[in-house]
Formats: sequence, C-alpha cells, structure tokens
Amino acid sequence: MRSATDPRDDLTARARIRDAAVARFGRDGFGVSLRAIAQEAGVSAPLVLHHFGSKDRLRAECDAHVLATIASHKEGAVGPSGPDHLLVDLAQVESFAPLVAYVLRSVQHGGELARTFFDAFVADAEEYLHAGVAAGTVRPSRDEHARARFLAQQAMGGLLVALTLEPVDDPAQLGARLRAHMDAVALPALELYTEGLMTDRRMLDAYLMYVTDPPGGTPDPDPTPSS
Amino acid sequence: MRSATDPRDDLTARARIRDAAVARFGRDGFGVSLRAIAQEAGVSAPLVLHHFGSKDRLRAECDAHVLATIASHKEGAVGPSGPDHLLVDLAQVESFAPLVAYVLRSVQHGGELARTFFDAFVADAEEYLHAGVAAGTVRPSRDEHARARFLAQQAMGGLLVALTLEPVDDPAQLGARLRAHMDAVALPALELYTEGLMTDRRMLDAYLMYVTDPPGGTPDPDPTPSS
DNA sequence: CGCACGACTGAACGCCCGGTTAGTGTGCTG
DNA sequence: CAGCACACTAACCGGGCGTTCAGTCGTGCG
Repeated sequence: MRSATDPRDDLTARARIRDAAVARFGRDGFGVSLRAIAQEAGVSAPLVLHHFGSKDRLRAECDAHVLATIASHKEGAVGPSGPDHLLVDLAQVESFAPLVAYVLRSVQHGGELARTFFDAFVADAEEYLHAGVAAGTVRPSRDEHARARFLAQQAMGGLLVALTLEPVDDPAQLGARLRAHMDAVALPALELYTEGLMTDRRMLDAYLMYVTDPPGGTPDPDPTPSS
Repeated sequence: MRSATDPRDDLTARARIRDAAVARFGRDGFGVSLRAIAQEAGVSAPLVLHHFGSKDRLRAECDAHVLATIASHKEGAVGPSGPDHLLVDLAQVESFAPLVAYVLRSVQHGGELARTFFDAFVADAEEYLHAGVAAGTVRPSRDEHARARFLAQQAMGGLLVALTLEPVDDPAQLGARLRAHMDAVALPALELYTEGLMTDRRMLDAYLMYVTDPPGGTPDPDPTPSS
C-alpha cells in the first residue's frame, strides 16, 4: 500500500506508466499503442487500463500532468527571452525534454490541450510585448492582441514545421535541435524585428486605407434571393 | 478499353479513386482507411489495390498528382502576392481546395512531399524577395537564403497552427478559412514588415557582435577524448 | 491463521486494418 | 461464336488494436 512508501507515493507504477505514456506520445504521436506504452513502463498492457480506465483517460491525465508541470515551472523562473524560449529552455534540461515533445505533438495534432497551451503562449507574448512597449523598447501596435497572437502563432508554427520536416528521433537530442532552430532563426528574426522588411510604408498605408474605407463599400450584406 | 473513351482517358475509375484518395487524405489525414477511400470513390476496396497495388503506392501517386497539378497551375498564373498566397488563392477555387488540404496535411505529417513542397516555397520566397530587393522595395538581408527560409517557415507554420487549433470540417469552407486567416494576419504582418518590432538596434547589434566574435572563442572544436 | 483486497498478468475477445484470392461480368478481338 | 483481357467484387486472411476476464501473488488486518 501507499502507507509503506509514503514519501514517494507518486513514483509508483501508476506514475511510471504516466511518464512512459508522456514519453511515447511525445516521441511517436498519439497513435502509439497501449502495448508500447506498457512495455516502456515495464508493465503489462491491461495494467495500464487497470489504472487509467481507457486510453483516452490516460491521454487526459497526461495532458493534465504536462500542463501542471510546465505551469509550475513557468512560475518558478520566468524565461529571460519571452514565451518563445520557454519550451526551448525547458528542453535543454534533459528530464523535461519528453514534456516539451509532448506539447509539440499536442499542437501538431490539435485538440483541447493544444488550444490551452497556445492561448497561454499568446497571453505570455502579449504580456511580454506590453512590458516592452511600456519600457520603450518595443513599438506599440494598432492591435496588440492580434500582434501577440500573430507572433506566437508564427513562432510556434515555424518551430513545428522545422521539427516536422526534419524529425528528431532521440528525445535526448530534442534540446540540441531546438537550440539549432533558434540559431538558424536568430539572424533573420532579429533583422526583421529591428529593421523590418519593406523600405517604405506604401503597403501598410494602403492596407490601413483599405480597412478604414473599403473600396466596395458594404456590397450586398445579405445576398439571399427571394427563391 | 481506353480507346473507346479516348478524350476522357483519365476520368475513369482509376482517376476517380485517386481524387477520392486526395480528398480523404486531405480531410482526415493519412491514417484514413482504404475502405473509406473506396467508399468515397464509389468502388470496392480491393479495386483500389487492383489499380494502385498498395496504400503506400496510392499515397505516392496522390503526392505526384498533387505536385504536378499545383506546379502546372503555378506556371500558368504567378500569384500577385508571393508564394504565401499561392495556396490561399488556389483554395478559393472550389475544385482546388482538396489539393490544398492535401498539401497542408502533408506538411503537418512530414515526409518526402512535405519537404519538396516546402523547399519550393522557400525557393519562391527567395526569388520574390530577391525581386523586391532589386526593385528597391525590400531591404537586403545579411543572409538572403536564411531569411527566405525563415519567412516561409513562419508563414507556413502559422497557417498550419491556425488550421490545426480550429480545424475546418468541410473542405468547401477551406477557402473561406484561409482567407479569414490572411485577414487576421494582415495587420500585424504588415506592421511588422514595415515598422519592425524593436525601437532600437541594440539586440541586433549585440547579436551581430556575438556571432562575429563569440565570447568563448572556439571552445573545444573536436571534443573527442582519447578513450 | 484466514481472509479480503488491490496490484498485476496471460489469455482471449471483437473489431478493423491492409492485403489476397478466387471468381464474375463485360466488351473487344480473331 | 470462342477466346481473352480487363474492371470489378464477395469472401477471406493474418495481424494489431483497445479492451475484458479470470485468476495469481503479495500484503495488511480481524
């Protein structure tokens, strides 16, 4: 019983299965079989069901566990470089790499956790940008929320595409791969962020003119004919 | 025989199966069953194998078909807004929406076609940026290729994340969804592209200083010990 | 001690998968 | 008309999946 191993209590088979599931889900995707998870945890497949009821509930528990773990670590030490680096920094710590892989899989696959994570990223980005604007290091935007969402989406997506096109087999190398991605991205990103891309304001001004005064007015707002 | 239906020749059951496979793969992912594809094409499952040999070869043929179709259309009319808009513009045409969905699925899943497509995107972006630099509308970069890759990766990834987090059920709505994504992204993107993000050059200059003169020198270039 | 209980497992079930086989209909060809 | 090539299908196969079941083992408790 748990009374005998009181301090560990969560390092028992149940937790081992959960950790193995996180690792396998992250490495091979959510289609991985229960038997593979069981083997990774060193137990039999039915024991997984015995503890978690079903594969779906196991997945849900993994979601909650990953969410809670990362959230608690986010509080502990705020990243030096904004939300984009949180996952990258976490992945450098070997023990956290599986969690990061799990998060990336989630975002690749979609679903509840992915949206939760992404919303948190956007919120972090917005907060970070707001601090920059207040400190005078970041230009204000005409729509701060849209900008935060845009930047988070682009950064997350770019990372995901890079990892998808050149997948990392060994989760121990995930940290190095993420670091390499940041290195490859650093120069163009900093260039873009400080110098922009365009040499003049024509396109932006044209767009601003367009949204405030659409050329076609409001054409046929309810195009439902009589038939 | 094909001599009887000479002009159609490619609209026979084989092509119908291929199109059904493209549609299903794009809508439900590559895990979709052969039976579902067969049902969509209105034939029996073994007929799919009869024509294509195996699921893998069917997938390969879909890859080639999608690649060829989009490539031929790309030649026909070069997009007015660079490579990012090619898929978006194509998806507006209802008949092309399944192909676009297939491409996005490919990039989400990884693999050969994904890399081929992505490399083509990068090449298009590089060409487009180069033209802009030559015309004086786009600032030059210290690493043109890295910038093109960066922008393509971010744009593609951002689109993918947006669609993954809020998936589109009906392929007929894909065009509208992509348009909505471009609308949501237009303002922050144009702001970033024309005005940048930073108010000063400190971070960029610090980075440039760092890469040309790393603080740690060249630490242990070949860390292979004697053992 | 005896007993109940939870952790745990081997075997098996039902299902669906990709793929195979054996055969049917059909239309062209000689 | 006979022969034949081809598109096409019903039935089936082995295998892997999530899940269930019956039972064993170890252990704390009356």
